[in-house]
Amino acid sequence: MTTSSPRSGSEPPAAEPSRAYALYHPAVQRWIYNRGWDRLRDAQERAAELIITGERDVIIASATASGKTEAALLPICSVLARQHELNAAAGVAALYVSPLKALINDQYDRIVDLTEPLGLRVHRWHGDAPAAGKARVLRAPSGLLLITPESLEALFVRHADRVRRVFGGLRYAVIDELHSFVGTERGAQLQALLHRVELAAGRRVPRVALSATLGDFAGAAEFLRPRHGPEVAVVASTEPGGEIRLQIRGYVDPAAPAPPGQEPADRGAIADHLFRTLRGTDNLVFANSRAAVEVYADMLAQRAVRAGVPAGFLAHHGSLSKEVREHVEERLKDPTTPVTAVCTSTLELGIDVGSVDSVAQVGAPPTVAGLRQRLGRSGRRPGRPAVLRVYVAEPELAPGLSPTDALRAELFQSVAMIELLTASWYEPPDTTGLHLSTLVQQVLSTTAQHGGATARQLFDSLCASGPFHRVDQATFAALLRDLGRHDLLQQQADGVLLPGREGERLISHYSFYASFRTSLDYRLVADGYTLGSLPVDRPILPGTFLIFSGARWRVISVDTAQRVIELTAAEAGRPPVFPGTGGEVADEVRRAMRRLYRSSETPGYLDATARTLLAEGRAAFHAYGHATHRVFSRGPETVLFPWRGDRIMNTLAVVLAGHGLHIGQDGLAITAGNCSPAQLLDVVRKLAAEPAPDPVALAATVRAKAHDKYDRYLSEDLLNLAYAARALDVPGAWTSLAELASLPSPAG
DNA sequence: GACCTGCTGCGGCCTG
Repeated sequence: MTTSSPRSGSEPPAAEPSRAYALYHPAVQRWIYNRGWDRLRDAQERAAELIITGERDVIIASATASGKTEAALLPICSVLARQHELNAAAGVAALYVSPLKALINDQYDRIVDLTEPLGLRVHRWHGDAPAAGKARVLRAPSGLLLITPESLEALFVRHADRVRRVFGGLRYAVIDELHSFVGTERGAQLQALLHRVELAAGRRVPRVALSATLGDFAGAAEFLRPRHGPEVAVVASTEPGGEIRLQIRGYVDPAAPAPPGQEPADRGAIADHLFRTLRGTDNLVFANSRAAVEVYADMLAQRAVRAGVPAGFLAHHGSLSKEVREHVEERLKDPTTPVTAVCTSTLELGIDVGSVDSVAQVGAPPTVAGLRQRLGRSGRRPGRPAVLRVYVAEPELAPGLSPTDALRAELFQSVAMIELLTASWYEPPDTTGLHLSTLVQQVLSTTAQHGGATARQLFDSLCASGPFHRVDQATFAALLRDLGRHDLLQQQADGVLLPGREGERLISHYSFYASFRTSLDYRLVADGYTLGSLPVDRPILPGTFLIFSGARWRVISVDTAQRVIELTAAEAGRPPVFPGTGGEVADEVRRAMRRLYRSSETPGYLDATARTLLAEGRAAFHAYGHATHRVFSRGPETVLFPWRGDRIMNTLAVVLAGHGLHIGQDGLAITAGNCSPAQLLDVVRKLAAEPAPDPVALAATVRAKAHDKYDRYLSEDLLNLAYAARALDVPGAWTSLAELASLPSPAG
């Protein structure tokens, strides 16, 4: 924000002449004047007219802290204020959908400040919001409604009779943090809900979406308005970003394991540097996993104790209780108490923790887009650069080190991602999914909302005119039959479909509203205080030592009926094991890694050890013949290096496994356990010469395909369709096979 | 060896 000190009084606006400013309502202009803004930001300037005319949907893509929310809300509130003066319409006038409750709470205070002088009401509706506010929306809908997708779903199911009244006068729908929805089940749910809102309103309602990290505007536009992506206006700010200072620090993990009870040398050295560099200031340390967060929070806390300084390092992740997390967030917001939060992606977006002094990333970042979001948490104050330190540990070069480890892949992935980040490349959204699990949810929800519906009505509203347009009639009919078979739906004599017994049971429980699945957890309690939770599939015995919330504990008791684990403070501990599957490495990242191996340039942001590791990785790349070969013999196994993204790697693994090979996947490589390099290359050449198979037929060779919340109600045929769309890239795999087949015969 | 997100209605108890 470009601000000087706020002014008082209500003299004529003094901002620079600006087309957008002139379009704003006088009360909005006064608000801008009172904030002391010298000028409007680029995105604000360019979005105003598009939004005010309301003819097109708009995506506002600009950096974190560049005034995106205001770029959407100042013109929207201008329109609503004029409408309010005419007393024109009842009902909610603008809907704002957010992926996070915390984001709604943050935005609520800012938005009230803007809307109060305009006479517009703001309502927030999410699971932790007061019930009185929700009752007010249902009784006298008006102004702006800030809501989560799940609460919007609940509104449709529980208050179906009020939906038309609430949304009948809707003028705008705003979607914050659009990138967090694109390509996900939750995103498909949001698309369906927005469509159902428009059906209730009886007309198209302009959509305004906000994001700082969209990899592909066309894909995002298609997500925002399915089948009409090209008509969406994209306001991509050209305002230059702030200065970024970055460093990659390399560490060596010794071949000899640390003695029991001692920290591994590489992690200890990373913790030493974090402690020295970060203490006394506000920082975020992203550690990629909850277990790693606990390890580093504990190591840093131990260092604070040994140095006799106040504890300034706290853990923050999704299994910690709301109270523990809020305490950390308060400390981050409070400028008088410096704190470094060691966290997973929980602090990656949304929650306004103010500006931190620096961001650390321990281990290769999971995605380029995520790295950009993380980096955007620092450097938010004028004149202060964003600071990023990436810590990468690679195993010591020693006899017996595997050829793959010698490639220093984690370092190369980190460098490749930073190079892509500085070129403003982000992972493109995956908009090919069928999202059948969420279609099951939406069929049930729509049926409940209308008290029954025909198959035709459901298909028309959800698929033909709705967001599930990749689902054809035959597939939809098969899905309805599956739901009938499981008693989720039943059909009356006149053909109308109603929820069946099992359907009623699902719909009537509050767990129905979320499109994603969560596990049952044990609650961890110490002295009556809930620290957080642990997944139930990892039984823990009394007497076990545990590291949790950055502190050390011993388990006193385990109550399996109440699912409560009681803890007491202890001297020793070990991090708990969390289950989970990670994300996909994009194809472009793997290609960038290969380019980096073949290059001889050394980026200036590497420290001495990282430079050495980079040189070692390149030496290994050439020594093992990676520049010219992709197939290698390693003991009894054959190893294949396609240098492609995880989806293509998965497709290749499925294809090869279908040819009787014992296939394993190991990040960069595919291993075949029972064949020689020559045999593997024979199979590759034979496959490359064949036409690419049907993805659905290929999916049929894969076991255990149920993945999402309502997949368990789908037949094998539908799971094959969903898997083919979600996990396979057959054309990509066949270009990879063609490339592999054209290479010379295997190297030793 | 890998993340995160979200949720209603109602009964029971306490306070002013």
